[in-house]
Amino acid sequence: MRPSDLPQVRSLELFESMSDSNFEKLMQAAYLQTFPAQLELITEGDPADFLYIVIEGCVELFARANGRESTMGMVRPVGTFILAAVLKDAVYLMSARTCQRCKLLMVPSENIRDAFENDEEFARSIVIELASCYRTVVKEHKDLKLRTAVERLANRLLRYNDDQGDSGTLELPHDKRTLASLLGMTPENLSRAFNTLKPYGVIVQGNRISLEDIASLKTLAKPNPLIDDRAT
Amino acid sequence: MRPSDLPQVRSLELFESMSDSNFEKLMQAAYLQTFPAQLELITEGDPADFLYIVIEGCVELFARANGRESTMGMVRPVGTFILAAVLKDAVYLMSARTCQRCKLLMVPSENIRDAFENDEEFARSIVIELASCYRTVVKEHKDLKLRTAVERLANRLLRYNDDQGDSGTLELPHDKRTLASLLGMTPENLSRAFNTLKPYGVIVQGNRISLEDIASLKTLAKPNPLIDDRAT
DNA sequence: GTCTGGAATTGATCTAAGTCAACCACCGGC
DNA sequence: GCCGGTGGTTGACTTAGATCAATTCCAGAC
Repeated sequence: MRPSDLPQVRSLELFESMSDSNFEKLMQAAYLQTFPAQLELITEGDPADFLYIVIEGCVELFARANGRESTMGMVRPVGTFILAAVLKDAVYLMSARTCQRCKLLMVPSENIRDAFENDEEFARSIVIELASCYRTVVKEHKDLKLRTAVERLANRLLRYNDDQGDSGTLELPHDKRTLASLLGMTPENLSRAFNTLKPYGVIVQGNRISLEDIASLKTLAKPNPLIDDRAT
Repeated sequence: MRPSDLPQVRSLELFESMSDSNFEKLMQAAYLQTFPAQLELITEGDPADFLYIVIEGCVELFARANGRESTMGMVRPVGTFILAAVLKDAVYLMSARTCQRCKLLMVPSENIRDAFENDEEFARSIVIELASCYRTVVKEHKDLKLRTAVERLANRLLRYNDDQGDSGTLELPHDKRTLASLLGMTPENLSRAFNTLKPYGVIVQGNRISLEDIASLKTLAKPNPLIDDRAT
């Protein structure tokens, strides 16, 4: 693995307070690999052999059932996925595929579990990480159960705007079909939802969106920190 | 607290491998209280002051937004709730109310976090517990995103039947309005969903249900271990 | 026993969202 | 330049599910 990538991985909250020697051991067991776009990395139901860390590119987490498919999340650098399955030594609950050419670090599950057994600090970091993941999913679940499609979109736009410096213009981080699935709707319905938001100052040009009247958008969206804030 | 309740709490996976002295310390800081039915114990947005453990009765977790309300889960003896908020020292994401008269053990957050800092074994148990919680919510999320209301009900019935000894008859563990909200639908729609399941051998008498043709019910429900199994 | 209030059901209607199909617009290959 | 493909949009229509209103069904109070 390129030494320039290491500090990035090290800086992940998950590994930050780990001892140097344990971190090194873990990294020596890991594989750094580059994958082409649109490759299915893991399939739900398979045993969790690796913890994945996205170094470059973008990975889509999705799930299938009854012939349907839904995007469950997107992971960008530097983020990890399927930690819970690795720790429980269980099967993956979600599948993952690359959206673009990706550089991924793969740490064998056993090594993660070893480190978890032997490195107290690491075990504690994992707790914080897992608690955060848990709260994220709970928020997504609330989003889906308590809001209509248009409200979900409006709040998502406000969030992207915040993430991107609150300038009133934002770029959609994924294509619209993926965004639609992420928000739990069809691409057609997303298109229509954008139209319903037009009177609230939402201007769409490809994946560049400008929010011309954030105040009125907010009266519609009713953003709620207990659903929309990433941090809390 | 009644000494007869202690072993029950001790037997929770969460506390099982904790040292005796640490467990005792934790329990001495805890309050055992009885609450009447329909009392709102905690409200989302409030700081997490206690970890709750249900000793007797039943607690409903729910969330509110935009004037809507939805049941997020039910906790029965012996189960805990809002562990993640306690560990992160954050605000609750969900509210909780008693469904019946309840006996609850309340452990101050600080003591939990102390124990987490000082008891290695406890920290590890928490990881497993959190990973399980996380996977449970992911499954619920998949359930909601990938299935129709009727499918969700069918699978829920199959699960209750399994839980209750696979006898082909089962009792709904909560009233129908709660079940409806839990499954993400209205009470009226739940009623209709039961009717749709009649041709598949589902007989409803109050909250006693019999499944006369499990095979055909399964062809409709298409149960999926990656959504329905509690264990994995 | 009767009365009463909440839960559940049923029917009629409405609405959000999905489906299907046609169309457009952009981009890359040749 | 043209062609073909992919992603996005639009329109017409269908459908799942919500809403509203009217009953019915209990279980508990008296």
